[in-house]
Formats: sequence, structure tokens, C-alpha cells
Amino acid sequence: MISTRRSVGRGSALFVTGEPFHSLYAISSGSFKTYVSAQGGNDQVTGFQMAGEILGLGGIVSERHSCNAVALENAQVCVIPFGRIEELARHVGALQHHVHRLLSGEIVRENGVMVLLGSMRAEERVAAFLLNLAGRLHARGLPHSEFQLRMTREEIGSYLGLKLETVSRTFSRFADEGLLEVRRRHVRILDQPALKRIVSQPASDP
Amino acid sequence: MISTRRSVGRGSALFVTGEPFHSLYAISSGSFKTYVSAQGGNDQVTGFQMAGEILGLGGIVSERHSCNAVALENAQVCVIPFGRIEELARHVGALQHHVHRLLSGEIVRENGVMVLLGSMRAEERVAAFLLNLAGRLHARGLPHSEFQLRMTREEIGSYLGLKLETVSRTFSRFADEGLLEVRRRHVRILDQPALKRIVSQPASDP
DNA sequence: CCCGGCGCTTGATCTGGATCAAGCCGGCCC
DNA sequence: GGGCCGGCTTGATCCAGATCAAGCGCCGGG
Repeated sequence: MISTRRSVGRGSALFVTGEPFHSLYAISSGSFKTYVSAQGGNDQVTGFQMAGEILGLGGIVSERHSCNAVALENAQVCVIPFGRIEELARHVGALQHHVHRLLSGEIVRENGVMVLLGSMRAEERVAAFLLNLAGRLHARGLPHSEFQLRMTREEIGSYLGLKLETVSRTFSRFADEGLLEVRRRHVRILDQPALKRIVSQPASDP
Repeated sequence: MISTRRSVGRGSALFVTGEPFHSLYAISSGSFKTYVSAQGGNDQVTGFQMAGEILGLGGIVSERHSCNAVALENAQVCVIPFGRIEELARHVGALQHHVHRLLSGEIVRENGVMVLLGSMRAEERVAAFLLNLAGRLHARGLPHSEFQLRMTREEIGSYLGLKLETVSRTFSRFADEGLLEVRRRHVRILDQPALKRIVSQPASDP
């Protein structure tokens, strides 16, 4: 596929809300956060993306990017002009279907975040976050029980609908309980099954 | 487009999570809620859909429906086999682009819900919900300052990440303040600008 | 027509997470 | 090497919204 590369330095934006949309971006290395700036300065982080994932899907509908994408570390992306994708997809059925699955997958991912934000307790959110991260690293054949967080406590909190203090306290509690080790950005998961049990907390019903 | 119709009685499911995905559904009349059943019996409502909107987009990625869709009132849908859509889209560029916009639009909508769930206070959520509903009715040329809610307080609460009592209290408070009238499912918005001001609460910053 | 139950409202109390506050630690710049 | 600053931890207190509780009233069914 005809595409170019682009480097994005840590902390700088790949695109920002409202900017004209022309291309999707496939992350080749590094990682990003996406967020929408809500009124009153409180941004909402909508996702963390790592190598192999696609950025910009929300821009298709209005021809303008619908969120901001900022690199969490120095990163490289493939720029994929969306017009070219549509053109190619018309000839290659497999690509067409792939694009549909990509978009649908993002919808399903966001559904999961809505469940997290709408009905989980702080502990469950943090556990789900760690397991999600671990799962994605695993899927890439990367070490997944010991890894570096690329984002701050505040960014995690924004994503999870919690304050940074709550994220920090929850990490500490998990560590106290022997579920993991945390030191700054470094995490080692010691008891994945226990984290899973926390996420799928059966409702203690009467 | 070759498609069939299907009637769905109030309270019954158009599709359920895990069911094989074959078609999208365009609502011709009536309205629906979609929800995912989280562990422990607490469902999370992920959206309310009305005539003209499309259901089933989350099923594309895995060939299985990713949520439940239940009619809030007797409804009719157009069944649109997804294979047919892909086939047609290969020949009709406009349709192809329309499908992309549809999927992207759903992603953007869910982004908005994430903002709501992740960073708004109860009052802001309820105001945003009412304005959203009013806006969609308006877009269809329907009365939008006076309308019937099709869902219960509990369903609204689930969608907004609040308990039904909080929804009820917030409605009452808005009514006390003269922003609207509510009586059971009937709502009349009296001061839309005030609701908008509540949603875009400027952060009271130092 | 009457009865029962579901959906809703409203009050009282409780609590998880926010907020306020005080350091600490490690990396970076000078 | 030293000092500063941003990111993090931890403690104390507060409060928005949850929970518990008690009716009310409309709607559907017998």
C-alpha cells in the first residue's frame, strides 16, 4: 500500500481535534494516547494505542479528526491516505472486509470502556486496565507479566474515570495484597488470576 | 436494496450477545436500547436508538453480535444482510463511503459517552442526555421540547452510570429550578439554554 | 370495578472516591 | 554535584451519589 512514514516525538500530537482528516495512521513503533478535550479543561482520555494499532478512525464521519492523538514516547507511524484505502477496497474484497472489521472492533472496544466507566468500582477498573494492557502485550508476543507503563497516573485516571490518587492507592493496595509489584512505571503482575477475579466480581446478592 | 422487514414487540430482543451476525438493522419505527450484560447482573446500557438509526454494527468484527438490542416499544426494522452491503459497496462508491461514515459516526458517538461517563457530574450527565434526545428528535423534524421518554429511570441510570434514584432526583431538581416539566415519561423542556450551560460547566478554576 | 405490582418519588443515612495537603524520589539541567 | 520540578505516594477530611427505606399512583389484568 502506498503510504509514507512519519515520526512523532514524545509529547507531540499526531493530529488534533478539528484538524482535516485525510489519513489513518498505523503505529509502527511507540505508543499514543487519544483524548477529547471536554469543557473546563478536564480532558477525557479515550484510549491508549500501541504498535500495530490504528489511529484516526473517528475522523471519517466528518472529514475532521474527532480527538487528539499524542505520542507517549517517540513513535513512528505509517500514514495511510483514506481515499486510497477506499479505492483499493473497491477492488480487494478482503481489504474492504478488513476495514469494516477494524471499525467494528473499535466500536466493541469502546463498548467495553463504557461498561468499565458505567458500572465498575475503582478496584475493578484498575484491574481491568492492567489485564487489558497485559493481554495486548501478550498478543504481540511481548513480555506481559512485567512491563513499563507508558502513561502517567493522571492519564490512567482520566481513562478510567478516576483521580490519580485513587489510581496510585489502588496500585499500592494490589501490591500490599501481593497481586503485583509497582515501582513508578514498572509493573510486574504476580497473580493474574486474582486480578481476573476482581474484574469479574460476582454481585454479592441476597 | 434487497431487504426484509421484521417486527419486534416491546420488551423483546432483536438480537442478543453472541448470536451469529448476518445483518444490520435499520429501525423504521419504534425505538431500542442496546446493552451489554456485565458480570454480576449489572447490565450496562450502551445506547438508545430511534427510527432511522442502525443496529448491529458491533457484530461485524467477530461475526457475532456484541450486545443485546431490545425494543422499548413495538418496533419495525429493515433487515439488511451485511454480505449484500459489502457486495453492493464494491460497485457503489457512495454506499461504501456511507458505510464507513456510519461506523465512524458510532465511534464518535461512543467517544462522547465516554466523556460523559468519565468526567461529568450527575447533573451534567442528565442534562446532556436530555439535550441529546431533544437534538435527535429535532433532526427528525419531531417535537423536541416536549416528548415521551421510552425508557425507565433505571435504564437512563444505567446508560448514564447513575442509580435510578439519582436520575429521578435530578429530574425533580431541574423541574424545581424551572428548567423543565417531568411527569412520569413525559418531558417538556422549558429552558434549553440553561441545560446547555449545565453541560458546558466552565471549570471553576483558581 | 377493584386489586396488585411496577415504576417512580422522596427522605435519611452511609460510603467510596474526591479533595486537600504534605512530603518523597528520581531525572534532568545547570 | 546540587537543586529543582514533575510525577508519585500517603494521610486526613469531605461530599456527591449510593444505599436503604417508605410510600404513591398509574396501568393492566381479573
